[in-house]
Parts: sequence; structure tokens; C-alpha cells
Amino acid sequence: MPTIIDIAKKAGVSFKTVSRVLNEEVNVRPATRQKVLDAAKVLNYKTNTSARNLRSKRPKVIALLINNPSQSYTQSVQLGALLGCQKYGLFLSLHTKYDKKTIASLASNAETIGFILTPPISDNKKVLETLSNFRKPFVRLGTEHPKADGTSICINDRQASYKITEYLISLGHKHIGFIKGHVDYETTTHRLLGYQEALKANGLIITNELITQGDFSYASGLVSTERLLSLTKKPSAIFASNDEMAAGALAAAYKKGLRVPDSLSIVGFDDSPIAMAVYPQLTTVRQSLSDMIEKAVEILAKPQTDNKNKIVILDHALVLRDSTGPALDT
Amino acid sequence: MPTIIDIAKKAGVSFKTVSRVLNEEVNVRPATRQKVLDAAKVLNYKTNTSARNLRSKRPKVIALLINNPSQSYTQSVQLGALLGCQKYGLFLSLHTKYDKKTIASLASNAETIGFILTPPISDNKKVLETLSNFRKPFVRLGTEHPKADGTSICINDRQASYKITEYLISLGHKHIGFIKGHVDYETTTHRLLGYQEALKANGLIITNELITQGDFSYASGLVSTERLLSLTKKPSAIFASNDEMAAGALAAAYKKGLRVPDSLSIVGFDDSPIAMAVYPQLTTVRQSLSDMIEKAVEILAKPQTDNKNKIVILDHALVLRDSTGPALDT
DNA sequence: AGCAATAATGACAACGTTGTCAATTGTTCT
DNA sequence: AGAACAATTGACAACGTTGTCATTATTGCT
Repeated sequence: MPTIIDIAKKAGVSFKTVSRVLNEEVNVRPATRQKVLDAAKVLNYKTNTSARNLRSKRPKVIALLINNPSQSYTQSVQLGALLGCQKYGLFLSLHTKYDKKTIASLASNAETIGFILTPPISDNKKVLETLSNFRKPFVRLGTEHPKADGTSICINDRQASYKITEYLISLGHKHIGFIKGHVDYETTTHRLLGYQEALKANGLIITNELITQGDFSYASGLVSTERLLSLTKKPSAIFASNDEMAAGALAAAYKKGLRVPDSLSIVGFDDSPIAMAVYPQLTTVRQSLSDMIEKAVEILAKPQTDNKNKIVILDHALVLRDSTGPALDT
Repeated sequence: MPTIIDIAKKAGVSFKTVSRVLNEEVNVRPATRQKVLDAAKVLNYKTNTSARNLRSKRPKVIALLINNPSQSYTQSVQLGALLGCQKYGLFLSLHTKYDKKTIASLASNAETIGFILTPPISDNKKVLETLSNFRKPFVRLGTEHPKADGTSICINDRQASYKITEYLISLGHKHIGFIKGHVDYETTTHRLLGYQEALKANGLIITNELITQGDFSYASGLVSTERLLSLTKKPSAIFASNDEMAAGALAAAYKKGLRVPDSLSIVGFDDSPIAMAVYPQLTTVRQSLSDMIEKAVEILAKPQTDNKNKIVILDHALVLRDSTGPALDT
């Protein structure tokens, strides 16, 4: 393994200068910087995080605030966060509680670099307020609404929702039920908006009785779907605001004796592990949780000057599987 | 943060002796060892893994071989492994391929401490053979069969299966269907045995037509249950060898218009995230994947003299939820 | 008791990096 | 051109641990 001393020799500078370049410090002549970077590339240099952590007094802990009813969501996020931390040689501190005291003690710990907030904590006013008092950086996931002085990371929920609704419409569906997510989540609103806009744009009418309130749980998906299927004007497709509710919708369909996708199409959102554990596998929107988390860790790991009120919007993708099919021409 | 030098001062020895004690080296007088341990405890010493990793030339990578169709299983295992690695200051190297070449290159890497194998790789003869040629330690999960010279970690699948079957019997069930797991897994056999023994011990007859072949997937649970429910002598309860198949069984029940647990009881195995994402929530057997993995990492992290052919059997627990109820007295 | 052999302990360098401060080079101004 | 200042670079210590080797204490034996 090459060290900064090896790079220094190759570049003809002192190893301290190499250190400066690698840490993006100021006051290095551009020519020198380039020489060093070239040498580092040639030697395939990788920082020894042990040595760095040992010597530097920089904080090295990232606090992850997560309290989500979905275990699979929680697992994905934790996994991504740990992977990111390993990459940057940081430590992860996991917390499900987010009362003032917990946050205060974390924020006043000199070891703490900053916070990552996950929904629904991302939009919790008290937390944001407490966090602003301490001057620690933080990153919020799954919210498009820049607030306080942190960074937000999200996908374009409205657009994704619009696209998957249009996909259903393209299959000939005209009566599309919608199951809303939990009221505390910002995404809930955006996904509803996308659905409504797609209907409008395609000349379909928005029927309130086709829109039901869920809370992201399997049970709420089941109950909501039962209600939708008992309408006189039954929907031929149902858009659940997440995969877990879509799984509940599937169960409700079975219960009624409806074949999916033959008599009813169902789509979810998230592309969580459940989407493929279920039969038939769900058509859904993939948002890469791992990308989000990795980005979040990266932002905290290498703080640039300007992270205040920023939004990072990541890609999403429609995933077409087996739970959707053409509408019955009734 | 206290260092070994602080401990040394307090204990009145050299810091090198402290290092020796903390690393469980030989040739330390018991009295000295105790003094050091006491001092360490009083000062609440924590090893600085950065310093250790920097100085020591010991290998620090654990290779995790995992290729499981269940995403939730995979996630849990990865998460546990990463947590364990963070605890011991190690790095995790994840692999889904397990051909000879991959293993050979990992095993011949001086950085690699050892391997963790997860089912079904735990029982793959080729892998075990390849692994034995290199002299790297390895730990196998979910298998009670000590083989080659690694350690095995598992729960007592037969006993757990016996207990959950007896629980169904205690509810009055006399016709209990069983869905087997994938043939490649050792646990598949043990769980079947436990089921059969419980029936026998309680004076019930083992009916072959009540035992169907699954493969741990949702779809196979669904299909198997449909078959079981079409029997003239229908089961009043179904024991699926894992939670994912139990979720499939639930769907099949809904499809038939059966209420769970009113007309049909269903139990799973694993207590995976799915068990609680489903409605009604599953009665199942909890095996702590995270404990297993942590144990596995620990074994590799601090190798003792005798790890060959050992078995570690961890606890399990019956988790009673809402998918089980008294048998209908037909 | 005296000697050799062995067990137990200690002194000190070294790991690869960052922090501190000193030295050198470049720039601006008179 | 020369002084004053800023920008750039370098020398070297330090982080907390383990590895190597030297030193001291203990044990077993005659």
C-alpha cells in the first residue's frame, strides 16, 4: 500500500504538501496540486483511515435519527449508512429517540460531525429547531422542503407519482384508486399531487371517493382496498403510496376473489424488499435508499462551504413487474 | 479518553504490560493481569481501534459469503455483520459469488481474517472443500452439522419446530399442514423432523399428503397452501418453514375466503420483518440473526486456540401473535 | 547456595497520518 | 531595487497502539 510519503517522492514535494492536497486545503499552487494528484492516481493511493483518525482531532461520529414503522426501510437505511461510514472511516451512532435531551447530548458531543434525519423525523419541527440551536450540520432525507440550515435529499416524488399514474392510464385504466400515506410525511402530499396532476393532464376526473387515507402499513392498505372495492364504481387499478400498502391491497384483492393483474392492477412505491417477496411481484417506483444515504454521509464527511438550504434531488425509475396489466374493457 | 498509558500509571506497570493483558497474551502473572484489568475497568478504557489497526499487521477483513433469495434475510445479515465489524474495528467484504476463483483470491489475501458463510452456502461442499485447502478460519451460519474445521452457529431448529407444532396442537389442531423449505438447506430437514416428532409425541398421525414441498419463497407458500386447502380432509392449521411462505399462505387463505385465524391458523419461522408487515401478524419462531452474526464476527475477531469443529447453539423463542387461534371443533 | 533456564516485564521504535510552526518563495508597493 | 507582507512549502513532533528486543525476576535443579 502506497503512503503519502511514496507520493511525495514521486511528485518531488514534501509529504506534508501531499497531505494538504489530499485534504483540499487552501494555499497550494495549482501546478503542485496537479503533480500530487497525478502521482496519487498512478500509485493508486488510498488514505489510511486508521492513521488519519488516530492523528486528527476531527469529529468522527455521524448520528442517525431513525424511527420508522417499516423494518425493511430501517434496515436499508442503517445498512447504507454503515457502508458509507466504513467508506469514510467514520462511526455511526443510531438513535430511535429524538427528544430534546437526546439530541442535545449528541449535538454537544465534540465527536459528533452531524446528523442524518429520516422521515418522518425529517419534518419534525421541534427537532429542526433544537438542531438549529447547536451549530452542527444535518442532512434530511425524503423531503423537498429546504428548511433551517441543513441539506435535503429526496427524489422528485411528484414526478415519479405522475409517471406511474400515467403508466396505469396508458394501460387503459380510467378509474384509479389511490391510497394515501401517513399524514406526518411530506412525501404523502407530493405523491397525491402527482397522481392528481396525471389524471387531470389526461382528461380524467379526480374522484374523491377513489382517494383513501392510509398510513403506510400493510393493514391500512388492506382496509383501504376493501373500501375501494366495495364502491359501486369500482377502480380497475389501485395506486398505493408505498409497497407495504400495495401488499395489503393484494391481500384484499385475493380476499375478494380478484386476480391480479387480470381483474385489478396494483402499483406500489419504493421498490422495497417486499415488492419482490410478494406474488405477483409489484410494479413500483424505485428510489435508491442506499444512494440517498451514501450521499448524506458524503455530505457530512466532507463538508464544503455551502451546505445551507441545499437540496439534492436523486433519480428514480419506474419498475414494471407483474402486478399491472391492461384494463378490462367493461 | 484514557489510554493504555493511563492504565499503566494507575496499575504501576509499564504500558507494554497493559497491552499484553488487553490482548490476552501469555506470560503475564495473574496478579499483574488483575491489577491491570481493575485499572482498565475503573478508567472505563476502550481500545482505540485506529491506533491498533495502524500499528498492527494483523489482518482486518472479514469476508461474508451471502446469496440468499430473501432480501430481508440478506439485509439483516449484512447489517449485523457491519455492526460487529465496527465494534471490532474490522472491515467487511461482501460477496454473492462463491466460485473457486473468488474464494481463492479472498483466502490468499493476507488481509483476510476469515470467512462467514450463510445458508445455503454454509452447506455447499465445493466451498467447504476449497476453504479447507487454504488455512483460513471460517464460521458457518444456520447449520448444526460440524464439518471441516470451522465453527457452526445455529439454533436448535428441531426443538423450535417441535415447540411451535406443540403450540398448535395445544390450541386443538389435529390436522396440521406443513410446508417444507428449499431442499438445499439443512434447516429444511430439521424443521420437518421437529414437526413430525411433535405430532408423534402427541398421538397424532403423520399424514404425507399434509406435507408439501416449498422453497422458502412467497409464491411457493401460496401454491402449497392452495394444494393443502383443496384436500378433502383440509388442515385447520399450517406450519410454513419460514415467514415468507407463511405470508404466501395468508394470501392463499384470503383467496379461498378463509379468515385467519378464525378458520385457519398459520405459523411461520424466523420472525423476519415480514412477520409484522403482514395482516394478521404472524405467530412464529424468533431466531436472532443479529446475535448469530455478531457471534460469528466475534469468533473471527478474537481467535482462540480451539475453533475447529465447534458448534455454538443460540437461543430461540416462540413469538405468539395474531395468526393463530383455537381449532374449529368440526 | 549457586547456576542455568525460563517466565515476566520494560524500553523504545514504528505504523501513516495531521498539527504546529519555521523556512522559503512570490508579490506588491514605494 | 528593496522592504514588507502574503502565499507556499517543509521539518518534525505527536496520536495510541503493537512489535522487537533487552532486562529483570522467578523457578528448578544439582
